[in-house]
Order: sequence, then structure tokens, then C-alpha cells
Amino acid sequence: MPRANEEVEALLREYADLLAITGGDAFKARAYEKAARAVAGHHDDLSKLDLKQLRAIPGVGRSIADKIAEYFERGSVAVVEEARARIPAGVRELIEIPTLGPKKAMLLYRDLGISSIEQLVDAIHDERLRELKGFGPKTEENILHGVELLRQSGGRVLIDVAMELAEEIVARLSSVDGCVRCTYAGSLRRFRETIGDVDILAAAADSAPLMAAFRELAVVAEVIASGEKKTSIRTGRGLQVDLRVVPPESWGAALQYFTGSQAHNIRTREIAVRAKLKLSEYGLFDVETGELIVSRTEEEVYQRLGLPWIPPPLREDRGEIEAALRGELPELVREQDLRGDLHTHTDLTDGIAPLEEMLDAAAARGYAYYAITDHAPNLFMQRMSDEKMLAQRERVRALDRRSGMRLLHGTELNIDPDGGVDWPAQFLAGFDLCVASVHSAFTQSRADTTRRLVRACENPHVNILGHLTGRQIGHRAPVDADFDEVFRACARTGTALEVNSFPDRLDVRDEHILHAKRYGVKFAIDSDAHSTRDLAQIRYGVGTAQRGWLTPDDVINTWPLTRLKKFLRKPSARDA
DNA sequence: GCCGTTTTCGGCCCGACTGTTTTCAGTCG
Repeated sequence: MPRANEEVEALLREYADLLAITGGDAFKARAYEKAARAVAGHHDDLSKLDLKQLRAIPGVGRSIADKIAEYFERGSVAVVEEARARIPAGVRELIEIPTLGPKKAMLLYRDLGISSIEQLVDAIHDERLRELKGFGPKTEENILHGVELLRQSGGRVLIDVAMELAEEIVARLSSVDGCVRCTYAGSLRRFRETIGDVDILAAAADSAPLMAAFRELAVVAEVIASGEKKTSIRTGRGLQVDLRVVPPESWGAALQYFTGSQAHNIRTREIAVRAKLKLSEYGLFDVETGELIVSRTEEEVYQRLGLPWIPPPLREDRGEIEAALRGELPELVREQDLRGDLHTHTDLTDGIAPLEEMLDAAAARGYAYYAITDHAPNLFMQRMSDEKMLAQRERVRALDRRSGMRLLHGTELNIDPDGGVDWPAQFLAGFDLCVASVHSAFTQSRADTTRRLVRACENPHVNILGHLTGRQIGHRAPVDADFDEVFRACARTGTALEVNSFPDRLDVRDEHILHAKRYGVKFAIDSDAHSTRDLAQIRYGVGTAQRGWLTPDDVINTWPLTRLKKFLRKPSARDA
């Protein structure tokens, strides 16, 4: 996302929060929230748009467009400044506490002058909340508990952590008597890169046995709430899991609803409202008669709204509704479309499995081709040498066609701070393909990083840019670069962009994919496996690619080997 | 504050659960 868009999104969100805290028109606050979402998802750099173009963004009207323009002109917005002056920043912090919303936050500030989490905790211990209307002993307890949670966790977990937990729970609940169907929904089904909580959906005539089994799962550390239709628990490591049980005939409507995203659901419900229908998790109803129209399958629900079924990774209100209405939804790349993996390691460098084991595991996945790309010498700790690499090439050549798989001998090069890579051109020419990645100097200036990445693209032997931004979710920030410039270079030079499937990387991420695709960039979905187990993580790369609207044609490792080999001979290398 | 193939006014997604009430407001997703 362009930095300007990010700033405006944050500003609009802050103003929406401040409006909610001060009360008044709730719809006004919602309008700002909606505009914030629209701005975050907008592909153009907001700072380069005029008033008319700003107003063309759905959810941005005259007033908000003026405020955005004011922000770029003066660096601030007068009404937001005024709101900030009325409500201390600490009050806004209060609504980060689970169970504490804008109304309670305002009451705490207005009646007790509380404007920080610390003051709130002190006030509870001094029993000063007891005098407030609507605050009982249970509320105090919930607030203290919420503060504790806020302190000990950033909240979200990596997708593989959530997926493993969800699959375990689904398997357990599916075996409960009377369970007709069970699956995970929510952001996990949409393959978001991190997961705030896990949503499990089950269908059964009687919910009680499922709720009981759920509360008794070994992973449960705390039951947050439990009713007939919904139970929420928290696991030992602090992850919240919600179970919703619906009647079997409501399955489709419920799955659609609980898959989200919220923004997508708002759009589908608006379509329903315009057609004099009402969409809820129980079905699509006629508003006037209250009669149920459809609810059994997601396909029926979408169809009755005049839409084809929309794959969950697209459901972010990023244009999928419009594309669906036009009949132009992409045929998304699927895991079974992948014919090979183009970035993998062995124990010759930092992998943990020998070449043969990696090959056996890859062949078991049904791949037609497979690239071995161990690290190059400039990653000094890996102790790579020309001799080792050439010896590995001999072994790879000897093992070619084993289990029917064609092998490609490659390497993962290190892009140095100037954009150069490990070996001279002559040595590089001996590889079937080269991935090139940033492994050092992550904090260069934007201009230097941009030049560095573009130079790597211009190298005739670099076929794939590996984990472009170098980010490690929750640990290391992405490098700063003019990515538009880099994407243009990728497209121009025939360099593919990697979608690295490691759950803490997922790099490039969905937003970069959407952006790069507009320039005609091609992609490689790679596991970057360092063990046989890692090969299966490619599912997360596929999910990320789907979130970026990629089709098989966009992804070079879905192509037949002959087409792939042609792509791997860059135009600049052919001339040389 | 935004928006329009019923609308430039009058709507705005909708339901579950909790806690504090005694019929409902607040929070959440």
C-alpha cells in the first residue's frame, strides 16, 4: 500500500474512533470507518489524486475528500486536531481493551477523568468504578482480564499455527454424534497471513453435544462464553476459538456469513437489501413475507444475489463483487496446478534433509519438475564453494528423471547492497535457474534498496526474486523500496517474483501481488523448503497467491517444463 | 458522512452473548 494511503487510513480510523467515543451520530463514525477501508484497498497513491478522483473512491464523498486534500496540503486536518484536543490519546487506547468499547471509555473519561490504561487499573483497585452506572463487579473483572491479555500478546498468530489448531478441532468435532458438517471459516478460510481468532462452524440439529465436546477440548484454557448457538474459548497460548453451531439447512448461509470478510459481507447484504431481501447467517429471506428463500449452500446464496460463487481468498471487498457481476472472476491458481517447486534447500547448506530424501518427498507430491537451490558462497555461514556446487550438480544430473521428475539445478544467490550477486556470469550460466534474495543490509535507504533490487532484475542470470521484502512477520520489518519501480523492472526483464510460502514470510504478500500483476509480472510460488515437511507449506503460498488474484497463467511453476525453460532463458541472456 | 434502476431524504448489515437490569445497552464479529 502506498505510504500516503496508509497514513490517510490511520487518520480516518482515528477520527472514526474519536467520533464513536464522543457519541452523536453512529453512522457518521461508520462512514469514516468505511472510507478508511476503501482508502486502504485503493490501488492508486492518494497523494497524487485530485478532489474529483478522490470522490470517485466508493465511500469517499465531498467532506472526506476535502479532509484528505487538507491532510496532504497542511499535514493535518483541523477537525481531527480539534477532536484530539477534546479526547486524550489514552482514552482511545482504552477501547483496545477487549470488552471495553467507546461508550464505556467515554463514561470513564467523563465521570472519572480516566485517560490511560494505568489509571483505569488504579481506579478499579480503588473501587472507584463501583459508582458508575452499568459497571458491576463482573465488568471490573473483565476489564482487568482484558488488560492482561493486551499486555501479554500482540493478538494474532501465524497462519500455520491457526491452521493446525483448526484442523485438529474440526477433526475432533466431526466425530461427535449428530455432527452433520464441520469446517473452519473466517480469516483462516480466506488465507489471511495472520489470524486473530479461529472460527469453527458446525451443522447439527442439537448443538449441546458439540458445545460440550468443544468446551472439553484439551487445548481449552478458558471458556469465555457459552450458549446454545455459540461458544468461545481461549487456548493456553492465548488464541481465541469460536464455535458456531447452526441447523443443517442453514449451512450455506452460515458458512458465507462466518467466512467474511466483514467488508465483503456488508456488500452482499447491501445487494440483498436492494433486492428486498435480508441476508443473515440463517439464510436469505424475503423482507415482506419473512419467507426463507435459500440457505443450504453458499452457491445458492450467491446465485440468488445474482452472483457466481466467490472463492474465499477473494472476499475482501477488493473488487471481487464488481468482477463477479461482470462475470470476470479469475480462475484462481490451485495447489494441484503446481507442477513443481523452484526454491528448495538440502543439507548441503542449511536444509536438514539430504538431496535424495527431498527428491523422494517432492516426487510423492506428484511434481513433474523440481529445483534444488542451495545457498551461494556470500552467505558465509553456509560455507558454499564452487567445488561443492559443481559436485552437487553432478549428483542432480545423475538423479534426473528418478521417480519421473525432471530436476533443475539452481542456487539461491545473495543480492549484495549494490545489487550484485555471488558468482561471475560465466559460473552463473551453468545453472538451470537462479533465485536471488536479500539476506543482509535490510535497513538501506529507499533509493538504495530500489536500485539494488532493480539491478538484481537486470542480471541476465537472475530468474526469480526470492522473498522480496525480507520481512519476517512479527520479527523483522520489510525493506523499504519503491516497489512500483521494482515491479516494472521484473516485467521488463522477465524476472519472476517469488511468493515465498514460509508462514512467517509470505513474501511477497497479497497486496504486492495485486500491484505487481498490473505490470504484467510473472510469479513463482515456492516452498523455500529446508526439510521434507516444509514442502507442504506451499499451500500457504497458494492461498496468498489466490488473495492476489493469480491464475495458473501468472505462475511459472504451473507451466509445462518446455514453457518454463523458455522463460528461464532471459532475453538478455540470449543476446549475451 | 455517504449514497441513489423505488430515494437528493432517509436510510445505513445483523444477530449473539454478557452484565446489569427488570426490558436493554454495550460489545463483538
